[in-house]
Amino acid sequence: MSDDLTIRDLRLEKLAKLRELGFDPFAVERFDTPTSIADLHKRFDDLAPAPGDDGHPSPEDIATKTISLAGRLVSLREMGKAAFANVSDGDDKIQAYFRKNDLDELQPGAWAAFKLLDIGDHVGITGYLFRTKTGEQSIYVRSLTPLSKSLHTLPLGKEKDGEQWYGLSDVDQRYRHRNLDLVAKKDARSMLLNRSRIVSAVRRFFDDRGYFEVETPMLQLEAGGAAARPFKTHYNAYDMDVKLRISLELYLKRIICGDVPKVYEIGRVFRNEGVSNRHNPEFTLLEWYEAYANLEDMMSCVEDLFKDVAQKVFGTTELHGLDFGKPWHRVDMLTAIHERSGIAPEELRDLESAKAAMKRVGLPTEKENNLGGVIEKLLEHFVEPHLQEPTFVIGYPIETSPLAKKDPNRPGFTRRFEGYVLGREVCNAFSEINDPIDQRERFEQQLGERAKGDDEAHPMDEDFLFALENGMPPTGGCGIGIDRLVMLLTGAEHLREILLFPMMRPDKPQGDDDEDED
RNA sequence: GAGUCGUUAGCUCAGUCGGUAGAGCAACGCCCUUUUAAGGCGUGGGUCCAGGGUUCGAGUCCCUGACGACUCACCA
Repeated sequence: MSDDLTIRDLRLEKLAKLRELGFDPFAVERFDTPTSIADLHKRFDDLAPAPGDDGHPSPEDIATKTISLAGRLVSLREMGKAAFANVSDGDDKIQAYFRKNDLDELQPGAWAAFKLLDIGDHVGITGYLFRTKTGEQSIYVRSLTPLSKSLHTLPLGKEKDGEQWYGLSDVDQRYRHRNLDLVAKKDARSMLLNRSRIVSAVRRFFDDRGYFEVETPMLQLEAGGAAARPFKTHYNAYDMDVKLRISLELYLKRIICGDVPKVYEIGRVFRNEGVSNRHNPEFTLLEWYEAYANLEDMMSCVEDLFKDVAQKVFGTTELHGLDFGKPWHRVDMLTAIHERSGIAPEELRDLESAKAAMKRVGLPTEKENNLGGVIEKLLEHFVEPHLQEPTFVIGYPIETSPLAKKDPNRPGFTRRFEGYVLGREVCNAFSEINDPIDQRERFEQQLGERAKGDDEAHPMDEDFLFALENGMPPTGGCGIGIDRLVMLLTGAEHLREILLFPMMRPDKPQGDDDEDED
């Protein structure tokens, strides 16, 4: 930021003066912080020396009850020859009391150094705990160690009665300078920490159940396993174009083919699509596969997962008016569509009559060119908004499910379900195709769609087919978008709230060596 | 990709009818040895997003562009 050059220059001068005084903050490598600030507050009475008659503890007591802490200066109240500051370690903060006489006596130069500090600087402090006359738990500083100098004004705002005057309201700036957001905004911090806890709980869930966590290639010749446009890039060593993965599916199933019966992966996938409050071009996908397991096993696994994660992270299974401790509702897809739209299953047997029904209920039909697409559109429009409580919708059309086993009892449909909560999809699962001939036919069918102009249709993958041809056990698989799971559990309204660094355009135009296409 | 709205001091925002820009906080100086959105007195700080146009004169009106927010469309 070239605009606050003056502030930056002033702070650089202060830094130089600190160095002259022998308090170079950037020369320090470590500072012992045996107890967190939260812990200091909790154990205040144990750690604080007893005040004597003059209100100050005895030298002996001080000697045995000196503590240290480090953190960022987040507020400063100077009063001539004494000052109060709040020091934050990110989680919690404590008030520090600086007094000229004491500092000058105990640590020559320290008071002058203190006067050169600004809000935003990191400091290490040693001293003893005491209460001010207003009763606030504080530390009486006996030694000061500057640990960093901030060259800019932090948008810390101020605080009163627990309420925050936050200086960064421009959401754009919050995401572009997430470090400032994390420093200054408690909600941002806790939302992002909760994400970390959720991911950790998910991992423990699968680890405890005997799944192996694996990592599969992100650079792939053909990006398969989902319907999406991939990012393309180039691998110089082999002079070969490669794509970034759009899903984890096909490599995880290769591992099942290798007789590792329970695997999962939590990893980033990339889809070359737009940004919205629920979309980011890179996002984190969880997929797990279990050999010899069927759809019912997958459903109870999803139920257990949500229940377990909610309990571990939030201490309750009841969130946002929902109870993840209870089994999820289960509905058949066509039945649900019939109930909500009046369109009977018989009308959805061929594209012609399905489109007629769609038209009858007032939906546009121009873009529809396969029966499965129509059926999913009807589900989305009529049923999804009503699926507030956790619900599994079972039985997806074959055209939109090129990797799911056919339902032997229902031609045109597959053994696949999706889970919905609060009207939004939260998981997608099916009995995986393990018949290599069936899988090849499905890929060929997809190639047909691709020829018709659907550039998100699944590509052929001979290598995957070869793995299937060597034998894959019957397998259940399921995928969950971690970001959306976190949104659901934390109640975040926007994906960017729970993504540390969401995709953004550069705030200044880049060099023009690239013309925009399209 | 389409529509609507926005962009003014480090931060949050005012700026009327077109007449060369204001507040609070932050910063800087002085005072203040238990304050806590500390207080008191004083000072400095602006490419009004960018580029064009209308006008004697544009933060203000018009056009184009950049970036953002919201809504819609596609997807998880």
